[in-house]
Amino acid sequence: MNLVDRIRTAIFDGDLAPNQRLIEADLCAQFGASRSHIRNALTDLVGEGLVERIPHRGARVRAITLAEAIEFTEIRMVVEGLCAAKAAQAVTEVGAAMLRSIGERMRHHLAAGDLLEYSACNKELHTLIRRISGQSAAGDIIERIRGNLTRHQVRLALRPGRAAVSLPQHLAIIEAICDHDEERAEAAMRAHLRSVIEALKNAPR
Amino acid sequence: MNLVDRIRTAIFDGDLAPNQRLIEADLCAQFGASRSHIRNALTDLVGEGLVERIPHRGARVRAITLAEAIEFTEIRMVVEGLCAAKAAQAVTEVGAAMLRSIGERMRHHLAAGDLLEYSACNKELHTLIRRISGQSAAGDIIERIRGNLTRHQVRLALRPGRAAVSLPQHLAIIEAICDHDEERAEAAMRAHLRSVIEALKNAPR
DNA sequence: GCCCACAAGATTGTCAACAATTTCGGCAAC
DNA sequence: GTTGCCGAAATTGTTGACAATCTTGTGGGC
Repeated sequence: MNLVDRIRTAIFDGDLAPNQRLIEADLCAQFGASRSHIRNALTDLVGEGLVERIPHRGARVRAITLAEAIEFTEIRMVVEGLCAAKAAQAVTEVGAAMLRSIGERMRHHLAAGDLLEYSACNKELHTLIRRISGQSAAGDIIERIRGNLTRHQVRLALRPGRAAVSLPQHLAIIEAICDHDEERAEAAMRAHLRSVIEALKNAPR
Repeated sequence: MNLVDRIRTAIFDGDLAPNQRLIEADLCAQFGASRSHIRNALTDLVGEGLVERIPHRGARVRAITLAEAIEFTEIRMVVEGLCAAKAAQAVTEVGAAMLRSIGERMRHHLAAGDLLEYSACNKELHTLIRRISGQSAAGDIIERIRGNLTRHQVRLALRPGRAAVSLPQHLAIIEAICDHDEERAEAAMRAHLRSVIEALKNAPR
């Protein structure tokens, strides 16, 4: 695992808290790396939007506000909507089978009450749709955005009742794509993410 | 003007051609900067997607294929569509006046045959809409994407007849936003960028 | 007691030398 | 003539020391 990933993980896990100052010398000790490597890793993370840097004043973990999380999810909404539409156009029988299989697993995990597995399938589904769509540029953008959202979204996915709401939405997306119905696929994806946005707005803090 | 901007400009202007190797020592001489500065600037440009880097093999100007340009424009289509919708919701009288003013100038420049000015207004219009929308995250993403498109789009904007096609589209967008009609604004923006995509597809390489 | 100047310490930014890696040309073997 | 290997040159990657900048604490003046 390279240094950038390790620091990113530390941020996600809360080992490096939001707004915490990231002093290069400390990170050297913490991650056992030389200062130049830490430095390069930090500039990478600045590019990803996970870290904020002020010249001569050092870096800190960027705190994402709820408003920003909503903005990012709005962008996800339209971009993933585009991917869903293109996926509906491009999907093959093999792809359709994989989508349906994920749908089945989601249904199963929800019934079993295994929210972590359900959440993993959720991520898998979105990734697969992007892959089927062939929109590789979108993948990069979404991945970049996702980094900024992880903290908010993990909390969301595990909220009681949330999975029960999202399952039918996911199944609708899958069905529309398998039917090669671009418009319905885009609409279903947007409806799904609009519901995520609503849930975010109603989130406790 | 800082180093990153200067190198970026050199790429846009063709002083650094696509696929051209970027040898750090050469850039030092060309831009009168130390190697570490060149190095940092290059990693920034890698983050923007303008430069490609392979470990131990150096950096080169990334060549954007037509297919990629289309993908990026598709993303612009949906993201700027979102911004247009949000702008229609948020626009004030002041904003509406500014939009209409840009529309007037576009009409005027087209009539005068001044395509460069028209193109500048075009950029101004899209930027203003994003600003009115308040979707700051979208701004960052579009700016990042725009870098990858400039070469294709400049060629496009100056194509004879192109401005005549895009003017009514721009005016329709402005009108919908000033009417506070979210749906129509989004649809108009998407139609406009879909037409850009079509033009790209038909572009002579 | 409060505020400002100033110095010491902490931290980031820059540089030049060195190490590691790849590329390229020539030479021998087949 | 072609292929493969070796070494030199070119290029990138890394390091540690030093410079520049910001922060913090201290003391004097009011």
